[in-house]
Amino acid sequence: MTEIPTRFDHTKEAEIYQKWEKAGEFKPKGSGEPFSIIIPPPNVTGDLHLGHALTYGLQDTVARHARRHGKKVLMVPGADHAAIAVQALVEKKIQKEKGLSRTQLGREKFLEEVQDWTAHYLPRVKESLKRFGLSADWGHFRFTMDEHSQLAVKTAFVELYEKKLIYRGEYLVNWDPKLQTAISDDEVLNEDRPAKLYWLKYGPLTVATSRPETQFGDVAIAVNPKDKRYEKYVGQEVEIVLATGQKKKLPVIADEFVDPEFGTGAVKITPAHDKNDFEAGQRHNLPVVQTIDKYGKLTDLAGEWAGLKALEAREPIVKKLEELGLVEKVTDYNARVAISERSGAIIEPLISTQWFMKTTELKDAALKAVKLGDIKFTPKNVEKVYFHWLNNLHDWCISRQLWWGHELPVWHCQNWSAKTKSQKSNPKNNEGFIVALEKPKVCPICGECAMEQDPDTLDTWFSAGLWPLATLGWPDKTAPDLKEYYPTSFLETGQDILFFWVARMIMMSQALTGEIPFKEVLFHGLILDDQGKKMSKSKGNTMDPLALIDKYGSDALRMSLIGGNSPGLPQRYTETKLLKYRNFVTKIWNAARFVASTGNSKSQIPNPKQLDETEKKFLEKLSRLEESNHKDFKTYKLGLALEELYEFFWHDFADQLLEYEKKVLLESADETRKAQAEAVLQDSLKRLLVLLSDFAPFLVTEINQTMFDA
RNA sequence: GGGCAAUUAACUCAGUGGUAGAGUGCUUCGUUCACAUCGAAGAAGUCGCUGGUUCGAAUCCAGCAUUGCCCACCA
Repeated sequence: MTEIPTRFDHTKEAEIYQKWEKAGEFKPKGSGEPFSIIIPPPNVTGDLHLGHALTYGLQDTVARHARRHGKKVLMVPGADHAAIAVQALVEKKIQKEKGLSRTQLGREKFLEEVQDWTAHYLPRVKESLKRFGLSADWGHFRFTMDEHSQLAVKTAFVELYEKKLIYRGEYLVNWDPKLQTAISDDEVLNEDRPAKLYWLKYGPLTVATSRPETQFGDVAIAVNPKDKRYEKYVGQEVEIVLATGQKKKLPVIADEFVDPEFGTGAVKITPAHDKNDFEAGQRHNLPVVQTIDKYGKLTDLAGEWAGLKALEAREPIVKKLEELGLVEKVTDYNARVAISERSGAIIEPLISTQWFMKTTELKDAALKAVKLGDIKFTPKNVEKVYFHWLNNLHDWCISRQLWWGHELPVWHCQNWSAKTKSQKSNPKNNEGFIVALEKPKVCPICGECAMEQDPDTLDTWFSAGLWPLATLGWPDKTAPDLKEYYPTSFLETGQDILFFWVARMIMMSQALTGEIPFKEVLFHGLILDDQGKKMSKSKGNTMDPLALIDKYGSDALRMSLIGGNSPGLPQRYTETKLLKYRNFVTKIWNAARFVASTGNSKSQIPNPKQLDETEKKFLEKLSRLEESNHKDFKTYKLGLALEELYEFFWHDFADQLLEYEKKVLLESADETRKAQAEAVLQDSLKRLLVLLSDFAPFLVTEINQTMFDA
């Protein structure tokens, strides 16, 4: 025995992966039932965390299991352009390296910088996926900004627009003043922060507000219709005095949304800068008066405070109001502040012209698919969260004022103006733009201009929502992959992107094809640090999965993340657990080394009738393990399947059977008996290695190749 | 304010109706003949609390407590 070392050299993993690829192991093979997995594409930010190791570990384990059970497996790899995230990073980079903002650099140059960025990070992303051992077919690799993806996105946009599921309009949106773009509701985080509530005298009434600086945009005062205190004012106008000293008349309206218990029960209405007020304004036909611009600064309406940032102007304005005797009191208050998930900036609700998807019309089909069980969620309780979200859904703002992202297939007439509009030169088009895959040669609106493409880009999640379709060849409806692998079989992802991604894929797929995008979804939970705290860069408690792979090996990391964990539950990362599975890798390696040393007869167990009780019991138990392993996979109890495998291999196989047969080999004089012992050991080991190959593919491949020439 | 989950050995977690399990740690012993990243034996838990269903509950139901996560238009 030989030159085989006493431990598995995990630095060989890259080499093993290359062998797999060369042998075409991950190409869909055979005539089995198609089983397709589209991986959640990691961002080209160059940022991989333990969650990636977990999700790719889980889905690869499922893929390998399906493959060895005769399925024709297609696993599609890819990467996401991550518009807002990458743009923010590149902006930071050029600011640091060149001292330039993106506007100083210009759109074209900026996009070149982004191209450089992706050119640098795409290969790294691919490399990382390979280090996780992902058994994906690289011939199917897709980037969300590649040519085909762009065609899919444009086609989807045009089709959805034609189905009237996409519309353009002027509404109050979440504006990120730092990134200078609108963002969707899902990209906004709410934080409770201590704040002040200002009780301002508005004519004969008092209103309580947390944002006195928006008073220049006030257009009404609202009270609850059932509130007797204010009955006599409803329908009347009251005259108020602003901080500028100007007088202004505001109508008093009655609306159910006003809580009589809060504050004075009277609330100032600023439709341009508050979501509630905007909606109330629409109900009551009130004008929208903007007093904060897209840079978060006060407009001319604010008189001497014009040009100041809203927050900076607050105290001076209050001071002035106090001097005018218009502040009744100031109280402490816990305000909820809307924060941009990506930039951390305080969101400014802003009226602007944006593109929206009518998700409200798509939700019924999305609800139905899960309710009827066409799409199955594991764990099942995720369904409730999904239903709740869908039932409270608002239309989705899909346009972004970013530069990096999919451009809209929208073409504006350059001669379009109020004048053209009034002439009604083209009664069919009263918006000044058309939506089409290609830019028209001649403007169909004015008949002469060259038309200009809409400067906006799309929310990253728009292209992500098309991912299962785009990766399989759509919009070519006759694409062979689409026919064979769509709807896809299985999706594994984090619960944190249930709304962002999973729900949108379901809605968009159904809107475009009438079909669901996938049949099964497995959700994993958050990975926490060893203190049970959420991992985040700012806390500095993140772990680099690639560094852990360098140190302990990919198989060990994968098993440590999967083993003994229930579907969907959060788990703590501990080095102890990683060591447990690293030791398991060594144990398997050495048990195999021993069995290989007993000879390499490929013989089957000679005569099952000659087996003694110990052997029979062991083999029966092994059969039961194989059954329960397969059963556990069907319900995605991979953590349990692996733990059982661990227990069985270590204690039943290595500690019991192996020691038992070792004794036979050392002490028995009966050559037939010895041959039987060898055969039982080899047969059992090989069956166990098959089960282990789902979880520890690198290790099992190396064992088979170095010890059993298989 | 609403929703979802978790609570099991000192620590990290499995276990979902039938006499409590693993890894780490701890105690004792063994072993250079696959593996010290080893083996054998052991100590250690009234399975958060209170009720209920059941022949039988860590497991099912109700309530409570604590912790975590998600959602939400009281300005």
